[in-house]
Amino acid sequence: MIKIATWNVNSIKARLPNALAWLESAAPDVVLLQETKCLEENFPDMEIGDLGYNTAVVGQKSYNGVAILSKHPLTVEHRALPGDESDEQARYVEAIVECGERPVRVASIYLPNGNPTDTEKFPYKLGWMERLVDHAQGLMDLEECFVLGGDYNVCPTDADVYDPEGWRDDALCHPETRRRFRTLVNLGLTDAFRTLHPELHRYSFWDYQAGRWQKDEGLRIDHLLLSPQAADRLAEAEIDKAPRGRPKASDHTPVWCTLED
DNA sequence: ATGCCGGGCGAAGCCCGA
Repeated sequence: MIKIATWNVNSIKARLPNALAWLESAAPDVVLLQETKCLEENFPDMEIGDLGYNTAVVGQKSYNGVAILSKHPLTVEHRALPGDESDEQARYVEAIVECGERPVRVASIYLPNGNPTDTEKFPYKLGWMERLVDHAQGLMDLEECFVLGGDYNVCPTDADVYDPEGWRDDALCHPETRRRFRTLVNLGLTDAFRTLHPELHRYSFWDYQAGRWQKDEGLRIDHLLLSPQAADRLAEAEIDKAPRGRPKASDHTPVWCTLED
């Protein structure tokens, strides 16, 4: 069994005690991190390495930043999403994790937020999603076991939003955003959590403001998308709400799944 | 609701997130 998690930590430095505690208790084999918000040379490799994790880090100063942690050996395949050499934002890292005879390809994705929708941020998001579709199609052609996980900044349906009417025109729920997310999933990918949890209004993010956590008014925007070869092995998927309730919490909480051997 | 909260940067207050 291999346990794979995704978590937007909102700064790995600010979150380090919480993150280390969660790694110890949840003991995932592979962790896909987003919004690490630090340069590679400032990533806390030592502290995380002490818990038995190898790391692959793509960082930039102050913003964005993604990483892959793995208890198994990992080989980096991509340090940026292909398709636009001019895109310098640290939002994508992909690696192959060697789990014995069964390697798994994983990517940590921090998809652009896209707000406000009347600025260049929104077309950047949509273009990024189109590049992701193109890249994912190439991965599908390999017919491998892979998991594309991360903060997608997409609520796939109104069932993934506490207030669909209020969020109708937001970049996370916009019809053009959802259309591209459907195109991605329709390549043949499986949303691990939704597949095993038909219940509606389960969230992975709650804004720090306005008591959203206390009122359970959140969004489901962190996803684990599985290739057919991975989906065939899917055993469990959960949203672990505990880290969101702790002091000094990230505004996102981990989402994880397990794949059978 | 213009902000609310929280992090980065850098040493006050602005930018950014979702």
